[in-house]
Amino acid sequence: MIVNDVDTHNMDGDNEELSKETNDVPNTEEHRNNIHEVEDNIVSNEKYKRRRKNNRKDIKKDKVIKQKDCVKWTADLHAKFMKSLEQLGEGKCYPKDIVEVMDVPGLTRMQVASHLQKCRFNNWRSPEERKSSRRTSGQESLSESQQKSSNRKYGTMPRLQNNIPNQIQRGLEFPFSTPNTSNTFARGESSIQEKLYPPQFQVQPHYPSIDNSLNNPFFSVQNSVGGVLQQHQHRPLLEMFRSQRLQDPIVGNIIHRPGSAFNTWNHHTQSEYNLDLNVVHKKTHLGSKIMPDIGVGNRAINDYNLNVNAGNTITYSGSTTMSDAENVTSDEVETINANFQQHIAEPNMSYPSNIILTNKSDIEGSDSNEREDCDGYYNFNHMGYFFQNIGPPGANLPNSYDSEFDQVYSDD
DNA sequence: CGAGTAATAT
DNA sequence: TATATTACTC
Repeated sequence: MIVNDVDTHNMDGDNEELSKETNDVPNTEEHRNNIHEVEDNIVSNEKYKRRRKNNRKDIKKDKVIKQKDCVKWTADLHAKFMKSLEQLGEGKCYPKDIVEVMDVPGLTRMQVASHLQKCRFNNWRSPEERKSSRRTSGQESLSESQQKSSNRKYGTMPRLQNNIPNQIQRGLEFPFSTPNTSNTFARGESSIQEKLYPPQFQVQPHYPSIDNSLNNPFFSVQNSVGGVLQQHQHRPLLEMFRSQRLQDPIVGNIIHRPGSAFNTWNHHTQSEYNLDLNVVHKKTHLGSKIMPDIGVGNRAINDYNLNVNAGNTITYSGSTTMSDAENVTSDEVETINANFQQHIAEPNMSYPSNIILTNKSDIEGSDSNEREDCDGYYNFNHMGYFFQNIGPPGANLPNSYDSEFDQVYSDD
């Protein structure tokens, strides 16, 4: 179960041995891991201060350096956070509101704000994930800045939305949109964004990275079986999806992982997706494995028809290897245009307006994926994935559901 | 001013 | 690094 309390232990706080290492930020992973205890564990500020004080007598009582208590954003806590966002719905995802909804003792607005900020950029990773993933920090120069400016999520102040280049920039600020568009940005913004960003897919290249879906409540992992993606559903609202950021070649390799488990709150429903792929010029040299998850987080959308057009897709997958992304080679998916039409079955369903297709490879050792917010996030390792699940190249795509698929793979 | 966010500090 | 704090805007 999820706990309601903040795990606000201070970095060294929980540890019996106070920072012997340093007086300030012993906030190391190890440390964290050690203190990874339960969620209910709250260490009060006072205690913390006291401890510190004892430890270092020269500290002023009310000053206490500067990080008072740190909230450890555990997966559960984060989940709760996310849930709050969801609950709040459009226009209300502001720290203050979030705090209220979360109703976690000790959790402050600023803390939430900080977390929110982090999440906006998709930079947050759950502790669990942190453990497993090693670094990857490599390159992220160019796109980074873009991303920053472009990734807004949750309710944010709409203020400068001036020149939004185009959809690439990103989708709605608030991922949950309603069909009506009254989407509100309660704080006075207009819903122009919706207009600006009609439903569409986007594909972006990115570098190999580990999929975070498991740890990220944003995502619901889903399985894909024969072209049908199963999603976990939570609410009628479209949830936020994230995409990974990428930049270069997509390295691919694939495998599919049948269900993964995570989700703190998952109830799901299965929706059907129809994918129509049109792949032109595709070459695939496939190596092998690794499992990506396809993450589509989303809910309540019942039917999507996806038309995916991938042009010029070349995929070379190396063998996977972990930790070395280099030997995996270039996959380039130059373009994937996906058009998708959705059928909104229910009135209050929201629809995705911005979906990102990406592929990712799961290479151990690399993680750093940043995801960007989008309404839909599809993580394909590479086109092979499609073919595997949807149909082999050259084969007809399964059309089991009512829609007709436009086409089928034309290979060169 | 309070609140939200970007940027920065720790 | 993750989170807290600051500085700024609105």
